[in-house]
Amino acid sequence: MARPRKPLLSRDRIVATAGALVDREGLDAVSTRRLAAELGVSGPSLYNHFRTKDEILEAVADAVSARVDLSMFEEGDARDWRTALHDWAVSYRAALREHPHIVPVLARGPGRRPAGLRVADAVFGAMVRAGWPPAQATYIGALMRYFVTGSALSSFARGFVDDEAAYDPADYPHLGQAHLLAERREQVDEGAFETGLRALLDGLVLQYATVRGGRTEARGEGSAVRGDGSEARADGSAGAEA
Amino acid sequence: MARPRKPLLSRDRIVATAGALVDREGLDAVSTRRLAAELGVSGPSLYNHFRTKDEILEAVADAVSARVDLSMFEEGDARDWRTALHDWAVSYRAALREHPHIVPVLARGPGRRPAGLRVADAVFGAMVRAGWPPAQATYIGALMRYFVTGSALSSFARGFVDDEAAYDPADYPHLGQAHLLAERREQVDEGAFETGLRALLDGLVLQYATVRGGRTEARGEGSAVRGDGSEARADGSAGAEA
DNA sequence: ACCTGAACACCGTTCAAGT
DNA sequence: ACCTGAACACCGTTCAAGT
Repeated sequence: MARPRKPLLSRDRIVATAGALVDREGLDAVSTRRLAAELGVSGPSLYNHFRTKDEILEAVADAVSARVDLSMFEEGDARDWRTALHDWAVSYRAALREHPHIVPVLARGPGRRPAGLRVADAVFGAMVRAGWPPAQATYIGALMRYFVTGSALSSFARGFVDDEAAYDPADYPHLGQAHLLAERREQVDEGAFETGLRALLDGLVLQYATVRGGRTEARGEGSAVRGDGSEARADGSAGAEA
Repeated sequence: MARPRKPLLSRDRIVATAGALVDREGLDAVSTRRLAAELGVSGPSLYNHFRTKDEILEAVADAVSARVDLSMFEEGDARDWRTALHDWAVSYRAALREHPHIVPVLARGPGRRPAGLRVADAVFGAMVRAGWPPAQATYIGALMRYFVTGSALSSFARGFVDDEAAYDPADYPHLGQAHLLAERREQVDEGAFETGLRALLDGLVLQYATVRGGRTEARGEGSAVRGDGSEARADGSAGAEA
């Protein structure tokens, strides 16, 4: 066989198939041999397109980040920063919940994923435009990510799908009971997410008032504040990811 | 050799050695063969004490949970619920940061770890005692965990230690520069955690006022509220972990 | 350039055999 | 009861060989 006249593989096809496999059977189901078999090639073929298996998973994770709605952060959008942040968090979480098995990859990785960086940049830019000092804008991007990925991760961990194998049928003889448990869990996750998001945003509104109120008093230190902000910006762009 | 007169292994010794190995070289360094070698036995010996490798890692994770300070939730403690929640979150995060490599295990696992359950129960109990309705108390335990584990996970992901191998010396010829980057990242993590925690607690104080204010009006629905609460309690105890 | 089979150095786990 | 070596069915990745 050797080399076909038309390439059998492409990065996109590999990522799409890997993503489907992750969604269907979880992270552990993705081995290079298994993935290759599903693509109709032999294992080592993948290494013509990606340097490592991890790079493939990173690409799958980035594809999820790319599906997060960012329209609320665009210049023309009329939503105030609180509403924008809220809507984004909801969209962000929804994207993660649609692909729960890849969340661990998304939550860990250093910020080399282009879509992840795009998310961080959008949040940062919108917050600065809304009047937040750059350092605080960086913090907001990070802390929102903590909360959303944290909730998506816990959610996944406690979801029924993943626990199915762990539930000994001897302890849970009724399938219905397990399903009920799962629904209850989702209720808790939903309630906790909504409660936490509201609290977070309410709290930020309070801090915003303080920061803006103090701005006129601290006029004399404007350049120092700006210097701080630039540093924070460089960091937020280079290090933050979503 | 076969069986020695005195057992070579014990669960405690396995967990301690595994924990040290995780801290030293990360999660991937823990293979049953490697761990066994470090304990002076052969790989399969471990299976006399644990059913799977994952059980060992869960035990390592639980040992970290056991180090989280819970004294602020004790009946006699004078701290108000907001302060208790704050102090707990700080202690919780500190424990995770001391063992960053195990955080992914801690963040994912279903709530079968005794120390994790103890944490969830302590938070829940204290919040109910402080006057929160049981359903809200469950949410608070969950959302705080989202935030703390999320921050510990991101922190770890962006930490210098783990990235060291990824930093090509060709791109970062000065070791000092990489160190600077790491320090900057920790600054962001620290600021984001503090900002987010404050916002979260401020927001919860607002909600507490609403909930308490509304309580007198909704007196007639007291039993319904209690019914809701019991359900949430059952769920919070069975499903929540930390 | 892109795919292959063979090979290397690993895995987690099972199991019969030993004492 | 608790440890062993051998074995099974896998891994991720490298590499020379093919076209």
